[in-house]
Amino acid sequence: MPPGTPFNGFIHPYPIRVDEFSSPPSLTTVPALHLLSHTHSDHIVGLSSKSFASTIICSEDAKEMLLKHEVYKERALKDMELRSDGRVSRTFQHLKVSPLVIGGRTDYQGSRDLLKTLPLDKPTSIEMSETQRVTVTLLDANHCPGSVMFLVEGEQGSILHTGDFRAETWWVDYMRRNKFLEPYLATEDASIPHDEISVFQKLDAIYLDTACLFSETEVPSKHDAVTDLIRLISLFPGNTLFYINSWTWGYEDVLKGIARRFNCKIHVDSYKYNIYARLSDPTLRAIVTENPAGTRFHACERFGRCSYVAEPPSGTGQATKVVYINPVTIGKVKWAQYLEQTTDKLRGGGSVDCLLVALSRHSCLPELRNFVSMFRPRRVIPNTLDPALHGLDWKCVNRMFEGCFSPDTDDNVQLEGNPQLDESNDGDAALKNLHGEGSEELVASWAESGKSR
DNA sequence: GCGATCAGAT
DNA sequence: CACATCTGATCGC
Repeated sequence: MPPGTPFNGFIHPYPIRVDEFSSPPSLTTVPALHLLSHTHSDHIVGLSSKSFASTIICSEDAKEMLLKHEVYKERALKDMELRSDGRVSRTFQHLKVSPLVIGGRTDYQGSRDLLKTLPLDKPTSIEMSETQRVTVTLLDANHCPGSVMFLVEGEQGSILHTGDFRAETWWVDYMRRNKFLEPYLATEDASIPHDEISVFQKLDAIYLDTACLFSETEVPSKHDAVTDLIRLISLFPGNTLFYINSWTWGYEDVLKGIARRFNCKIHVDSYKYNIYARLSDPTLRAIVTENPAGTRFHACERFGRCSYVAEPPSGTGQATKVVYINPVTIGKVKWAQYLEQTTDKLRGGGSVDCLLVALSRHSCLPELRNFVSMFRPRRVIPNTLDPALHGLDWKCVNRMFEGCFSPDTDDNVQLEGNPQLDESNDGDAALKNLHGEGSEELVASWAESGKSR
């Protein structure tokens, strides 16, 4: 996790660490269990260390992506065939070392397989120590391939860690029907006692993806965004080439939507192909190709695009027009305006060489509130804090999720025991230093309302 | 001298 | 545009 993660990535009170693999903060706080929600680079910090030797629980897809992970430099070398010896340098190879087979005898010395995969929606009892067990359930997180949430249940309470997730409407409805989350669903009337019968319980905490905590604007659903993008693409001449700037995992809905609508495959580089082709999503597996010739749609290496969509040599024109598709995070209103403007421009014969698609991989505040309200947990812990805010964002959380908590939540519980909270700073200095579009006012207003408690 | 970690830019 | 990624500098064993 990025710097500013509460509790150094531990989910209190369990000795379990999520998405944080750097050296433990002290010898007395050694994790008994590691969880990995997905393989984006800010969630695998410390994992490339050759000295890391603990078991990690993750999804099957995340394991595949991690073991096949190559940094850009390595991918480029491979493409230039400088690595003709077939030698590969994969960042996380040390996590799995197969046993040596010599003369029919298997030598297990030095072999290891630290990534323990669990299927989704299958509660699994995990032994952390001789005296401690927890039940861990992986749930789809709607963020990128292999991304999961963790439901951790044990004697010390039940915790849901969302990892990074996109809680759009359809997905929340889908989760509401998940039979392993069902015991934790809130009643309509918050005042009705909830855990008198032991089957109905409360989540003690939700560790929440707060990447877009200060985005109050609602964003389009992924499905709407892709549908709208496809309408724009349809307005171009039939021979137009498109480059989809899927610069990180999580834009697969765009690839799949285009492949479905235009009945074609998407050209990807061999690195992406070798991963996509092995993931559990059968549609994704089937719509990617390494052959650049047969399709108008390309999602190949960003800084080494194939000749069909390559940057033309300066001064020379390109034989066929290439239109770039860039995923962005913008709100519903702005997106509607953009769609109207761009449609008008294209219908009027204007030149457009870059398209946007309003595809967010994180949940905005309204979506977060909707998700948290579904459970009414005892507390919400932000997965990340902005170090520049010196704990101010932590203070805001309580207020931002007002009305989403269990009625037995003590207001003070939320703020207790946060080691990161900078009491010496009332936040004003942090606010002055804060940069960014409008978030300054937002944080200020939330902080102000929080103070009045 | 290497890997781990950080700052800065995209 | 954004908040994941890459690069190059710096730290530390």
